[in-house]
Amino acid sequence: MTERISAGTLSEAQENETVLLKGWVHRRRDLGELIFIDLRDQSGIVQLVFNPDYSQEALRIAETLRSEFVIEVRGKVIKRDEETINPNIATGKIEVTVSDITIMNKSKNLPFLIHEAQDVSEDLRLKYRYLDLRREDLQNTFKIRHQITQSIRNFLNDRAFLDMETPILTKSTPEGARDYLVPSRVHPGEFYALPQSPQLFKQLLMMSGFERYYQIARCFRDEDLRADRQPEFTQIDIETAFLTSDEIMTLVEDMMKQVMKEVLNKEVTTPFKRMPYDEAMERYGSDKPDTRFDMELIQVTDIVKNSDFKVFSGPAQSGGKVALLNVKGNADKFTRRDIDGELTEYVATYGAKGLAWVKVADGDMTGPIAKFFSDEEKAQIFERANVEDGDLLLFGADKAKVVYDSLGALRVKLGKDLNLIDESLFNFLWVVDWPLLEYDEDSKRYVAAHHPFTSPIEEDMDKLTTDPQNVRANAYDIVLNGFELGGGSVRINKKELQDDMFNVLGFTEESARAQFGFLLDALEFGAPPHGGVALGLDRIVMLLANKTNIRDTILFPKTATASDLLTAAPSNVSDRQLEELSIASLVEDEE
RNA sequence: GGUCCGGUAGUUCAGUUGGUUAGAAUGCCAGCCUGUCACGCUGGAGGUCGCGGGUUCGAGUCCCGUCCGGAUCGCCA
Repeated sequence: MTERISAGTLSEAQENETVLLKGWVHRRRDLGELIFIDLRDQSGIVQLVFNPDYSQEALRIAETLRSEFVIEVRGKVIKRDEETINPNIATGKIEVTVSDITIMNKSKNLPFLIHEAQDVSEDLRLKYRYLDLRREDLQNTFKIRHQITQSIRNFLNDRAFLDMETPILTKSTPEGARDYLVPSRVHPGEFYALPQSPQLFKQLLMMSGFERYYQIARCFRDEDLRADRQPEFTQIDIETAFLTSDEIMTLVEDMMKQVMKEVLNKEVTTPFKRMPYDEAMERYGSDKPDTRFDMELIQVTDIVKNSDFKVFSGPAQSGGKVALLNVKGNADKFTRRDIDGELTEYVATYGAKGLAWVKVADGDMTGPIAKFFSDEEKAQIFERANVEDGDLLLFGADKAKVVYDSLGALRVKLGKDLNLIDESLFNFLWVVDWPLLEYDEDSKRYVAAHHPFTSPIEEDMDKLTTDPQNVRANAYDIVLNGFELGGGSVRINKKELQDDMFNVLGFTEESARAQFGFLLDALEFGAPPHGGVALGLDRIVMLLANKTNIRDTILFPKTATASDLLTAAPSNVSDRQLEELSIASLVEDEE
């Protein structure tokens, strides 16, 4: 009895051997008294030949084969003649002449073709996800995903990290993202929450004496979806005791360097560039800059402070910002209609009230607002923005947030539209020196920019209670090609500091105790200095597999409205189930 | 919660100013075909134009509502 062989592994080495293959009918080419079948299994594809000279009986069965039938064949590996070699497939130098065939299962006609290069609509793909996953593209993506996780596991295992599991049914906390809640049957009216991240548990593990923890952890956030955001996602979660932020960043750099080498055979240079948050905002208008192309924001607030153009001098004099993008050499590519239409509408989504612009020709500005600039202002702008004839200058003038959000997004859009981005690059970057706190206008209080367990940097420590706005966090985000891959921080490990932090965030002592009492207690029993990082695995896969969408990196993803089209979740449950959970009825929607 | 794009044959799409019997490619079915590899050739079947309502002599096309998919702003400590 011959052992089954994987189709994709066959080569000239097996010439004249009789082999047993099992797999799916990928394609059929029926020439009458000669039939070719592409047999597919997880390893790849090989061509089967059904020839009456070899087996009349097998040929008759082959006539009945259709796409995606599951078959078992026995045949001889034959080296192909020179003129019949197929260079497009790995096994193209050989084929298998079939002597025996068994149909193990039939298939109905499929809702879409497995071998079709054409895109199929998202809802159909998700409804029949198990068929979608048979396609080569997704097969490859999930092989890459596996390689990435294996490389990371190997890296961390080699450095004495322990792979540890933390609870999925945990405590709900009102800070941060909305929780997915799970009703408790045993405690009527009470709820568990699914973890937004294992944050507190991994910190507790440091206090438990496990100095190096990692977990490839599923996390849940009940927030709206995006192309790069799913409600259920996977994070590479790492925590260490006694390491400084520099040591943690170095660890992550070495890890990503290994992943890039092992998965894509790409060399990346370490250490990665480190950029303060303020610099990222000023130069790129983003806390996750795509540094694969230039066209940085040029700050001109000081130059236009006393301009006759109120649209500029207004914000410049009242704490706002004025900045510009120099779209070099592309003035001709944009008509007035393009700028006042498409581009202006684009920045409007970020709150910009307009998009001022000038074109540059004959060493001077042209366009509707050119007349507002004095000669001196022109000269200063030209020098600072390195302006030449043929350039298009796009201005933003507003509150700093609006200017940065709109021009930062516009920069990325133009980078894509004008093909300024070298797609072969993988630009890793650390964004550091984050503000610890942000003032939230809605709730009129400070909220943690990262999370409330993040430590301030040493030199800002004394400002926490006196000048919280200007305290920098000992935190770092890792960015790849304009995507936030993850972030981390050194955590607070002193009870007194954590108390101060909760206090600044507006927690009463009682509410801090009620929600985080277990952490505050643990901090008092010899909690070591500790810190860590969490990286979004799905996004890493997306970027390394060259996908534009995180759904393509998750086996069974949800739609934009958080539905699973395959299983039709979420769904109603029976009254009996609700009764057991002491849930009386659904809340009526008033509006 | 908002904005924008889309929904027409199994699939991917076209469908002009509202006007005859809604088309193409591909897939599917049948026949022919011994070197194909996106096989080829001939023929055939295949439509609740997402759903509901409205305007009109007449709606795939216009209007209102609604459902579904996608992008995005808010949101995502």
